[in-house]
Amino acid sequence: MCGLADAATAIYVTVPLSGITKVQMADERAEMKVSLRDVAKQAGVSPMTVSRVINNAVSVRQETRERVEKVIASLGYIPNRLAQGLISQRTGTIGLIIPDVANPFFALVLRAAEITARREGYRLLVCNTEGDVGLERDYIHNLISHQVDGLIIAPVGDRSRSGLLPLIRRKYPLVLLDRSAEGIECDLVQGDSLGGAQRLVQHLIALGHRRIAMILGPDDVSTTRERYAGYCEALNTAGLPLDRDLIAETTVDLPGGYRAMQQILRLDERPSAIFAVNNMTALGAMQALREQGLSVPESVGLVCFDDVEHLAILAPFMTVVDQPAEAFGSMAAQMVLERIARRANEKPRLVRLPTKLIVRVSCGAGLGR
Amino acid sequence: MCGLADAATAIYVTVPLSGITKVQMADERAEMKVSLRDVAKQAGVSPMTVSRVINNAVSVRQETRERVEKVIASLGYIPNRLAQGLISQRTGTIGLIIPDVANPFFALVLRAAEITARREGYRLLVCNTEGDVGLERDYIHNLISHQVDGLIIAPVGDRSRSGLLPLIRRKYPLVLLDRSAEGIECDLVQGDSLGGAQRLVQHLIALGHRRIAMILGPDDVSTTRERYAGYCEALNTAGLPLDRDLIAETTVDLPGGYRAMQQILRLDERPSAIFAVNNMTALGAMQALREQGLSVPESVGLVCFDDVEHLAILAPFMTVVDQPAEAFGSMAAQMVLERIARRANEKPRLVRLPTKLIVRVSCGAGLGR
DNA sequence: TTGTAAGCGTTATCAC
DNA sequence: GTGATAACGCTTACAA
Repeated sequence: MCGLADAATAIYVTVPLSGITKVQMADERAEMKVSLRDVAKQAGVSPMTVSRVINNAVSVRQETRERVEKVIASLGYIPNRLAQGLISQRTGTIGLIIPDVANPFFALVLRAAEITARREGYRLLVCNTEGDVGLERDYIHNLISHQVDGLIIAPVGDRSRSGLLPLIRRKYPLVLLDRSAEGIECDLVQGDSLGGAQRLVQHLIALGHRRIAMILGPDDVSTTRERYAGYCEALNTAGLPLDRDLIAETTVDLPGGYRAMQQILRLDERPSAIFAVNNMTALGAMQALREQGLSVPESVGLVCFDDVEHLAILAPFMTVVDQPAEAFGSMAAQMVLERIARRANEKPRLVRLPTKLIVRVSCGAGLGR
Repeated sequence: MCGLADAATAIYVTVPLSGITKVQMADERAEMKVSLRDVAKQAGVSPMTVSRVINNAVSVRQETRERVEKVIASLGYIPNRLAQGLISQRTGTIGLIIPDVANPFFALVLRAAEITARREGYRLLVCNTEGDVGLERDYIHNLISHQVDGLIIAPVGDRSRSGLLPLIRRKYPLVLLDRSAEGIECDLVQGDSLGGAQRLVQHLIALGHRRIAMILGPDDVSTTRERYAGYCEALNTAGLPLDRDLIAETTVDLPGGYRAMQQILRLDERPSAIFAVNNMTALGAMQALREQGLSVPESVGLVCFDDVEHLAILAPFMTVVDQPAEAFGSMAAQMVLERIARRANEKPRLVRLPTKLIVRVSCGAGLGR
């Protein structure tokens, strides 16, 4: 079992399926790697002719082409993209670096980007940073060495800068997604964090909430800053004070939200509503509340940025500011493809996608507070 | 905006950021591609010495190594993996083909596989088939041409066979995940579909349900067959009749569940509970129920295979048979890495991971039916 | 410890 | 229409 067993204590049954016979093993040699040269030899033509056939070049006699194609099929020949890429200087691959695929927002981004890329004949090399700047830097290095034709990155934060700088210097086709990185000027697809946060908090205020807490991420992250600014602005406009006690800074993930909520619950004077900087922190917050036997929205209101996919269907519960995740993905893919197509020195573009306030019940709407 | 505009009607603002100056453009030439030869020339050594340095070979004098490393850093040299792969016959890349990244089950699989692969220095090329066998076949072809060192595939179904056959013939390191494909013998990581379904339906029966419908996928999919078998067995053991009217066959996705539910709702004699073959069909079913103004579990019970991540936290609602998605991913990655390490002719292995019945409220437990 | 030559699998270029 | 040759960026094998 060699290392399998300790990987997952969860193994249930391990059964060797029916074995491979000696007869089949004899075939082994026959299925060795076949290269373009092998095809050429078999077909009695030069390698160049085979190359022309697989690239659909016009100047090949129909008869020759058919003969070559027959050999290709019979040998099961598949061109080697490493060799092709080495000479053509393009791999048909785009790197996608995101903090967490299991976050529904990024899962949708990924899917949309993949679909868009595929339409243009590109594939996606996906990397998960888990919010780790060091890993992010490693991945960038890695993807460059793999000669990806372009890069879409949802950076961890401003500290991503040093890792991104080499890409800027090389004028690598690069699109930043969701978050910006201070000092990095390149194409950028963002949501309207400021406006979205503002409307969300305004909504809470309109419902009668006066003490509104915010769970936010590190100041290093642009979306956190913008959403915090929206929060402040909404309070300010309503003439409400900004109470530092009500601000809980944490990491932008589920455990972070959990911890932040615990901190908020320790306050002497608790808030009547909480605005979480994103969906994962809201889930963590929810978990902490549940453990304390507190219910939403009866005990406290809870709203956040980013919808939690699928949840809306099962239990339309959380009031959120939704972002068009799929548009983020397809837009970013499209922009990076355009950069690849004309590697020119065009000015960086900023695309800002709109948010949508979705009022459900978690904010206490309809409770007549 | 050249094609950007029609991509997403959702564009909000598009702003060119501050431009790139002529002075910076002068640098452009300086940042041209640097190769191992360039480093060698700069450092006054042969290409081989540079190669030895980047591969941490022992036989390099410390002084030489440092000199080379300094040049590497100053030139920002990054080795070209295409060239390395072409000669070493390995790319450090594993292909992962799944039907849908946005399905929480596969998102977790992906993340776990990625983490496991990274620990061993491998990267993941991720492909989404959207349940399309044709696309799946294309992707397999594609990944082979990219010279991936191994492949993890959650096949669409039995019809994936012809696409998988070439891999078997080449003895490509291959692990099938979640679903098997008829006639394909290779490593396989599966859940206990039969047992899980059986326990789930037994639970419904214990709660007093007598008319239990099932939403299932095409007969082509192994998990569907096994879960259906579990359903039949549970009914049989309890002495309940198997009513063909209560079986709705559909596609294994959200729209599929939606359609199947509509079909079930048209029955003269409706079931008191429904077993959906997976989480996505359950979500679709839920949507259809909601549109009809029917509530779960009051109007009808609804249970399914696969937990819906995050949902349990927000609203512990759906009774499910949960599968350890992360174990699926890390196990599959580990198995394919082992195949890569020793490309030997080992017999195919079957790993079956256990399921867990999680009773919540959607089944009508506690309603005193 | 370091260097030389050949070649991985493909294509650009220029002949024929 | 087709082929010979060099080259993409690197490493293996051998020599010095």
